[in-house]
Amino acid sequence: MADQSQPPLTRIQQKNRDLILEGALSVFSVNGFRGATIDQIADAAGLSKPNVLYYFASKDDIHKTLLTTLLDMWLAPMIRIDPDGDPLEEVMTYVRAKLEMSRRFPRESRLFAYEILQGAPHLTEILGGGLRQIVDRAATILQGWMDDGRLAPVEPRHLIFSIWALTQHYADFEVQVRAVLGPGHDPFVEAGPFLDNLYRKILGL
Amino acid sequence: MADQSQPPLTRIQQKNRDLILEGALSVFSVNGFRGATIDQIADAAGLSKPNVLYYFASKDDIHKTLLTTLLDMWLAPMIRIDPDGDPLEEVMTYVRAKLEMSRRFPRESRLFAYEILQGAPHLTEILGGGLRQIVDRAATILQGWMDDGRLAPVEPRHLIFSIWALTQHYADFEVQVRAVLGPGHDPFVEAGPFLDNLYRKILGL
DNA sequence: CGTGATCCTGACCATTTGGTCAATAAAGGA
DNA sequence: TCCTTTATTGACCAAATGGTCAGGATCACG
Repeated sequence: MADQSQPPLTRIQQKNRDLILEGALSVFSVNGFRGATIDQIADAAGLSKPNVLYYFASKDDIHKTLLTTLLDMWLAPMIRIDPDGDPLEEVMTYVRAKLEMSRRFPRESRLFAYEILQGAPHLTEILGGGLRQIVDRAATILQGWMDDGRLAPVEPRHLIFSIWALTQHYADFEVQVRAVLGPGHDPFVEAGPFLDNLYRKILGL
Repeated sequence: MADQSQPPLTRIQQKNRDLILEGALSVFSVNGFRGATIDQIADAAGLSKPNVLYYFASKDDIHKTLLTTLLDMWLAPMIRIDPDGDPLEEVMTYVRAKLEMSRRFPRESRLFAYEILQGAPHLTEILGGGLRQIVDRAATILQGWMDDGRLAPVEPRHLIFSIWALTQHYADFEVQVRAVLGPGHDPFVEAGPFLDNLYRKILGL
């Protein structure tokens, strides 16, 4: 990666780029990359189509920018796992943080879901690189706790997959979840104690 | 639903419709509905585009046919849950069947994932109707077993969500799972014992 | 205020894509 | 074999869509 120090953004640039990314997130997360049009994004951002393309080189550019920008936020909770903390409490904190992210940022969850479903054309290097390292670190910590008898032994990577699957399911498949539960239910609220109980039983000694 | 008894299909009709649906499944499951083109489907089916449209009225028609055709297969394992069986064994059988379906039919899993992500435009009535009834039945059975003290008590619908999420994750997010695990792993094989252990701990007494 | 840089847009273009149709080819039954 | 029905396709169309561009509006700064 060459260090191509960009000139600082003007106020207008900052504002409009933000508007575009915000609008694009809404559009991409509903329709996926191919289902989204620049016109929709422009509408959502309150700008004209040529103006959108004044700030981003292409639809692809917007998408890639969104993904890489949001990836850090998305992975942050896993990085915060503290090897010196209380094992069960650390895991539960991670699970709760991940569920809270699904609740507060369902669009982001769906954006990534679309990308992975598609075969992650924009994230291949990151998947095998940065993400893998982050997961490796977490898996090592978990394994250490299990080896020390402070956590019930399970395959750490699949444990992580399970946390991803269970928490993101409530964002990605929200329509289905709501349809099955019917009105008068808050899936995210109910999921809290359910997941709490689940991971206590799996990891408790 | 009006009973519009269709004339029986000729051999050619049967064969070509199957070819188209098979090709369409491959295309839709990779690119989603909007990302797929009739040309791609025609190619995958080995037919010309007008010929594809001779057998199906529109791209939408193909998609809808696929979804409704496959939905039964997809839900079949849940229907097979036997209220007179051994509780834990019934659940484990369901989990294993669902994981096996993710392994053998990842395209179908992704097809549904795309549909739900999109807000299930073609499945809204089914989600709130047929699916909900099937889940209600299963949930009632599970609840009965829990009330009888034959299964540890958990919210039955969220238990079902968890099974869907955990098993389908290996199909829908296969790229990510493989990237994290690295080469030399078979996610589905490893998931088997992991899920076995998980549900035993959650539901065992 | 003036002027250069930045910002914005209507009009336009080329390609893609869902879908049609008239005409031809292949089945199939009497 | 002949004739009706079914199957197939090349050519075509209209709409949608990603992207361009020349020129005008606005901003920032000396």
